[in-house]
Amino acid sequence: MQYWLFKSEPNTWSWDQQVAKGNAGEEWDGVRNYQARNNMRAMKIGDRGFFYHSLKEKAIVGVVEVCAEAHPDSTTDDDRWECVDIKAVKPVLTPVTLQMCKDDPRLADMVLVNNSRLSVQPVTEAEWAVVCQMAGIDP
DNA sequence: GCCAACGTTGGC
DNA sequence: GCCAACGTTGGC
Repeated sequence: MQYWLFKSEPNTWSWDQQVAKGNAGEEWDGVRNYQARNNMRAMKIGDRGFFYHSLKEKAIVGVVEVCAEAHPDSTTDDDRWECVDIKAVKPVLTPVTLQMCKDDPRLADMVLVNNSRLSVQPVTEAEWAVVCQMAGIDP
């Protein structure tokens, strides 16, 4: 089991929209970055991820689960781009902001802290546990 | 709204 | 294959 972080602008695709899709889940489409795509290719069904809102909120707001492995992105004919499907698992009790991550030395190496532009990021098991603790949820 | 950082593109 | 130019992203 591996852990990830999915970043989205809330006015493009928000946590609420993700929740509304229920267990059917939704394609994480529109990614046009090789690093992010490679991360998605590495995902397995059942992997967990954080759902992060960029821009104004800059906070982790929920937990998602991979429910379909990488497949061609339906929003493009370019076969270089693939995406996975994810479904909402549960919201956080306390949103974990970017600032909180930056302030915690245990998260100093987190990709979110060091390369906030990457839209699909790996999260280590240790980082997962720390963030879940801050969020007030079970890992 | 600005600007820095990063990734991609295309000319050579 | 290198590198300059450009576009996009996202924090501030």
